[in-house]
Amino acid sequence: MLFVDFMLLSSACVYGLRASVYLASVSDDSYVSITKISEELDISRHFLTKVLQKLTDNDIMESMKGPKGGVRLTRPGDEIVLLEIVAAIDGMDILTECALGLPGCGTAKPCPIHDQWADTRDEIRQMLTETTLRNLVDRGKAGNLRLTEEGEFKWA
Amino acid sequence: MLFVDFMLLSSACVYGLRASVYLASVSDDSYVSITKISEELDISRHFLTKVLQKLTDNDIMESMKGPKGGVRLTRPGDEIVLLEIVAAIDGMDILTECALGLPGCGTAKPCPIHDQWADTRDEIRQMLTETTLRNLVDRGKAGNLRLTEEGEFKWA
DNA sequence: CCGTAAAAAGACAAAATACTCCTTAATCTA
DNA sequence: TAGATTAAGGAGTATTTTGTCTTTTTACGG
Ligand code: FES
Ligand code: FES
Repeated sequence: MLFVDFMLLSSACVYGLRASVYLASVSDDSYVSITKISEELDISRHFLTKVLQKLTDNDIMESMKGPKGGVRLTRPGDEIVLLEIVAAIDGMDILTECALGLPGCGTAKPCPIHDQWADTRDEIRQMLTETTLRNLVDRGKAGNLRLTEEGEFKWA
Repeated sequence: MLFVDFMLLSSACVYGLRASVYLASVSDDSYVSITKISEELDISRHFLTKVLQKLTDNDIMESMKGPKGGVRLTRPGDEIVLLEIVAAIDGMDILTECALGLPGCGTAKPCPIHDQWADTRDEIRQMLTETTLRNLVDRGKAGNLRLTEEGEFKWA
């Protein structure tokens, strides 16, 4: 995709989220090949492969090799919250680190921005914890929302 | 500083914020040399110079060359909000871009996460808009809070 | 006017992130 | 068992961010 300045989530994380939503939307127990996902979502196949490996390593997805192989979610979409995916790919830094980059937020003496940042951080955490893949799929299907740049994506 | 994973703000932005808070804390109208700031805050002098240039370009600071030169804030600390500094250095991307990296958030057809993200984004914006440099200085002085890694910093 | 101190500007180096390509291992089908 | 298909693994490239270094410009102080 490229040309993205500074965002909340890394590109890898965004790809992981979109792939997870996609898998939750097809929702039968069959494996879907990463090639298929990358084509549907217009993401580099090789890069997506690496990203999804992190999700299989973290037991959010499971994979099978060979013909008819691919990846699938280990649990139904309403049992997977966004925070799990973000944590698996980007780590928890955004929810634990000091806004001024000082080491040991929460344990060491705070910085002047700590109180405000802690509150804001909680809002982010809450959003990522309360939103499930199922929520996004339901909303996406109901409003025929966009999951790719061009919006040519068709919900299952 | 190094080794920072994925954060809300870039390193450059964090340095700019810390330098701004420092300048607001000394608060007389004299210029402070960037060398002095970099030593007080333990930030690379050359890198900080480049960061502060963005702030002078955006009329948040003004500078003077030569002996007795340096930088200072253009306005008192209670008239400068954090958002100005963040916008000058990192841009407004974090407050305008789609959480899933799709182009045209707000104008184009939304993505499934848009509603939640828009709310969270507003919280971030509100925090950055309501907090002034003066707020941080007051809090920092009152609690002798930390502005450097080691916490050896002394408020004026 | 001269020397010095400081920011500005620009070239360069290192590290992290984003992305590509090739090989290997596993699994299915015939 | 052989061939095809697909994920996994690893090496390599490109771009951005971070950081360093050197030179130039501007202002002060004598
Ligand atoms: S110490 Fe800075 S945000 Fe917690
Ligand atoms: S379109 Fe994705 S957050 Fe607005």
